[in-house]
Amino acid sequence: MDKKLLREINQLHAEVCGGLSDPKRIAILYALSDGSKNVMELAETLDTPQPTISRHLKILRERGMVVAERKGANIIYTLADKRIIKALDLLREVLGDQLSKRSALADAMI
Amino acid sequence: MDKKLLREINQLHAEVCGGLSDPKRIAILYALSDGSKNVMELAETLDTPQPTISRHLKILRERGMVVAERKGANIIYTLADKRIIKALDLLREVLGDQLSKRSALADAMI
DNA sequence: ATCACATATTCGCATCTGCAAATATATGCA
DNA sequence: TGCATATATTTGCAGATGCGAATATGTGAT
Repeated sequence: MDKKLLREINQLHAEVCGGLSDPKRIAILYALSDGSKNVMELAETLDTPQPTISRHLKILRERGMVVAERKGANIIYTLADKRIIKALDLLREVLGDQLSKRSALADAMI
Repeated sequence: MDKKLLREINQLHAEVCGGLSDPKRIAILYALSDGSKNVMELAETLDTPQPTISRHLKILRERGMVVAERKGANIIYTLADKRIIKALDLLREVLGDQLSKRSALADAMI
């Protein structure tokens, strides 16, 4: 395989896919797709301690997947690129099809 | 956030996104998007030991992201769903835009 | 049955990663 | 300045994960 593509894939993983490798982070991205939020709002929405949310936000920030903007005492987080949600929705479609295939298979085994 | 959506996100991560949380597995998916391959061919394409490839293939198989089919002594692996590559390409676009934004920012700081 | 080849699995180890709790660093206001 | 609120970071630890090397299993051919 092309060395250049391999390098690009490594970077893709390090910069983006690595950000998706935790369910709480995916949930944060979906929560933000619904509108910008500050840390406390995210903590409440996901029913998760604030330090945990902050840690995940740091990872998403470092990867450029969310944008932070200070607004007085609060820091408002915004989804950096809607295509991230588009990609996740595509993967959800794949998941949905797999699940229905599996249940069809299970039915066939009766 | 809706409990049902949260459950779906957890499953999405466990079943699909978890499969993307390693650069070698992403590289395997791209290699297969170019056509089905057996294990040895993948090992050569990615310049990676065969046991390592097999271990990653097992993870991708368990998640339904690739399909295995025996053909004599060989086992041919095939990408299960092209939308996985579509999603990865979307994320690559996001990455590309981020990189250009960052370099523009770097230029602005000169 | 046996040999060669293709693939899968196990083992031991080092690394990474997430969490909770505590602590530190802003910011706004009195 | 001092206090309250919002966010970030550190620490210690438990569990997950990847790797190389060795080994096991499966397949086809002689």
